[in-house]
Amino acid sequence: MMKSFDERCYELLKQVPKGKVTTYKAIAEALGTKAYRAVGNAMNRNPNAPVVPCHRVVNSNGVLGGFAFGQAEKISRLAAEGVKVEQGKIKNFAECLYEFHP
DNA sequence: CGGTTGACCAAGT
DNA sequence: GACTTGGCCAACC
Repeated sequence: MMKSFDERCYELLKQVPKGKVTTYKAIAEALGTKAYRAVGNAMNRNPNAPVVPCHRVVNSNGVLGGFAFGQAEKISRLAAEGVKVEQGKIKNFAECLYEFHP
């Protein structure tokens, strides 16, 4: 049973531990594709909010990017998990960045 | 089935 | 440092 591309993004995202973040690029690459945009698109169209920690996904440059509930909400949620955000960017980005295991 | 869209990325100006 | 261009890919209309 092949899950939809979106479903796979959610599954990967659920692997991200609390207090860590990942990037759209990392997810796409982990799936073996370059659909950076499709990943973000999946979240925007159907933010499986309570099941998937959509707020732990940021742009590859450390900027939060967008969020269906609003950027402020994203910042608040990250702060609640221990991730510091400054000027719309992740503080200690490399430290908080989660790498997917093979 | 073709064209548009988008929570992106990298490089150039 | 800010803006523009081209490229990439899946979902939607």
